[in-house]
Amino acid sequence: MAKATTTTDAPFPGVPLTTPLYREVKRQLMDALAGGEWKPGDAIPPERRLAERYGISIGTVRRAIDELVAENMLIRQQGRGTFVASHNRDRLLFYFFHVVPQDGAKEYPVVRLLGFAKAKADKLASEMLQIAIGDPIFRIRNLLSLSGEPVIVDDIAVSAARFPGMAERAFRDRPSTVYNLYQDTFGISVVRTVERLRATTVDHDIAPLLRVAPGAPLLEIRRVALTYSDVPVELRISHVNTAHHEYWSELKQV
Amino acid sequence: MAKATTTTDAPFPGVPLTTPLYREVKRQLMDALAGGEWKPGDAIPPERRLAERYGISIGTVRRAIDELVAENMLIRQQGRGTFVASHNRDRLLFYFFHVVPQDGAKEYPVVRLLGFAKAKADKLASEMLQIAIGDPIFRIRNLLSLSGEPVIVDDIAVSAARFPGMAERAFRDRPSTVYNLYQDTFGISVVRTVERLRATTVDHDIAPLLRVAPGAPLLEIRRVALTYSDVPVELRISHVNTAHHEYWSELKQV
DNA sequence: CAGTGGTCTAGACCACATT
DNA sequence: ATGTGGTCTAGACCACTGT
Repeated sequence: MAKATTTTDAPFPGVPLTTPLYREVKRQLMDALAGGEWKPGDAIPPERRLAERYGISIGTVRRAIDELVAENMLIRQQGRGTFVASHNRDRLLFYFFHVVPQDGAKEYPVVRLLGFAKAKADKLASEMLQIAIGDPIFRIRNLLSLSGEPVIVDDIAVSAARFPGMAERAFRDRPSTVYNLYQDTFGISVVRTVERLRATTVDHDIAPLLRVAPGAPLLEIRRVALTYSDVPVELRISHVNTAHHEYWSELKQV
Repeated sequence: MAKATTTTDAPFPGVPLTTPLYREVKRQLMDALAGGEWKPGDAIPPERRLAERYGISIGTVRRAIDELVAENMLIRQQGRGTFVASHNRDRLLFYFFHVVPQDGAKEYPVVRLLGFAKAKADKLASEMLQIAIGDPIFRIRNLLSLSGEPVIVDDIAVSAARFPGMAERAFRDRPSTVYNLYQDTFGISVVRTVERLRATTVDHDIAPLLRVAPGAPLLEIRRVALTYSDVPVELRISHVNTAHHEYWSELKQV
């Protein structure tokens, strides 16, 4: 990786023939992240050292890091270093939790575990999690409250293979968020989410949990959480009572 | 703007004391864009010329342009030039239209004008459009169909002062999209949108338009469209029948 | 003070589009 | 052939953090 651009072996029409050096560096950094060489919260080596290691200019290293920072995988702190992104409460609240009060400020939800079960993947779960139908999964149901009022019912499905030995205790005694659990206990970092939203009529088993009348409209959110390289790790179906809350979406450069 | 970083006059704690040169350049480019020096579709001067004009290095110019490209205000095309972003159909479809079929590919909606009226801004419109209550506005109602089925009712409100002489004809005879109308006829470019979503029960006047039964759940989207410098130019309340469609949200680095 | 990321330079060369 | 944006270099200096 000494000089300039590298050429791919198979020249396909329409596909760029060359890969910029900084993208190759980015890929190597991503591999190291996915491989756990540096863990969430760790500092990666300083830019000057990375430049030396790869035998390239510091500007090229910066360019690779720039993209990883833009994708929320790394966090730069001037004077301190560059760190692997970690799921602290604030980061989660602002990046992955989009339900806000219609009046008032964003707040932390209080989570209560309602159910935990082993199950087999149905069609939806198998498609969304990219596993086979019938593969073992865990199903978790949570009730989220805001300002003391129950507002959201979360139904979570994860592959048992990706979360070996997951137990109900982990959810019940959980001091922080689910994504923190994934990260700290199973080494899986959620990097990105894709969500699809619909309006539905409340289900008979959910109505009493959210204290809404039968036939009330609910916002349904189907979220797939992705880790590095867009590998899906969690399917979450949320039902939100939007009487006093709403879903906030600021779409940029998708 | 010759050498390095500039210092702001009022040193406030917490606020950076220096502004990078490339941000100053970015601001000047944004001013030129907002002022109409270059219009949508135009090429801006080449990077080498901008560097010369401002007496700075080309790398610094590129940095400024990079940010404007990331914010969808400029579009780079290698070998051709850098162009002011324009609202062509595809761009609109992918950046501002988030309703997709539950099965199948994204498609263009067919728009039918249902109503056009002068009105006075109510509380919501005045807040969202940052004008005074009672200021003159235009209200437009559109019915959007996908695959021949009516799916969305849009209620649009814009300030009459910002769109002088807007007429019903412009909407009825419209060959392209509303945002194209704003851009081409009034010189207003929508750069960004912020949306809030709720589940509601269908209104009596909307139910027949979407051919849904009374009491059916609808997805309500409140969208504010912003032009340069986050000036709000349009309030749009959409009611979506999500029986066969859904709202698609890929949230990154908000 | 040393070490880190942040900014900026001046230029070379490459890839691509147009003439 | 010319002109555009895209990549990469080698280094200087600044701003910030921690010791």
